[in-house]
Amino acid sequence: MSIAALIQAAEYLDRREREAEHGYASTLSLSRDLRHRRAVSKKSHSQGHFNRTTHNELEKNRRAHLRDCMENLKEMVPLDPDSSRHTTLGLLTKAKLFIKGLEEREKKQQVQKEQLLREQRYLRRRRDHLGAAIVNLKRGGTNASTSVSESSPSQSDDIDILGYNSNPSDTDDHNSVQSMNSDGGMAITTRRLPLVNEVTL
DNA sequence: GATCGTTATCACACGACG
DNA sequence: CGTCGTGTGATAACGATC
Repeated sequence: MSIAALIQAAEYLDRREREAEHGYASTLSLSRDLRHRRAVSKKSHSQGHFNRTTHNELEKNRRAHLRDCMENLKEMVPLDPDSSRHTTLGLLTKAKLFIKGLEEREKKQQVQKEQLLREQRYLRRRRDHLGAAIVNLKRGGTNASTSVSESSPSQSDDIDILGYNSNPSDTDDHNSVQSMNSDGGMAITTRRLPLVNEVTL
């Protein structure tokens, strides 16, 4: 039996199957028929068990899944209330813009968070140093014969106690606090006062 | 490693619909 | 006319079998 005869037989069976399924067989366009014929010849050696109905069902399921995903996406993406009909393309475009907006927002909030953390570190250190300075002053106050500068070697070096100059991270924190109002919509201004003035208030 | 069957995905054509 | 749903073939990916 020649290959041409096999192709013809396969074509005939295929036509009958198509008629049984859809009731249309003769409506195929010429190009489509040619493609189909090619496919049948190829099918004979590669996809012998290929079932068109099964394939159609699988494809329907796949598209139903796609629709479900699109519905889920529609619920997640804020859409214009006025536009009643949302096309797939429109929805995907909106989703893309929405994601970009979220990413931008996340970036800004991350910067703001880091600035706030720096500010927190700076203020905590400042609080600790001020507390320590007050304790030292009180200790010096009970002993009237001793001057503040003599009672503790560190007190004569109050800048070192505070670490304003010795600790670069502190400087960084402080500077960051001062430069907070650049983006985050938040303006915190803390001025560094001389320690002596602060503790002798 | 080659072959085969299965599954999933993509692309195209086509008809329906608003 | 644009969009969508469906049918269909092609193809890649993957596991099973030899």
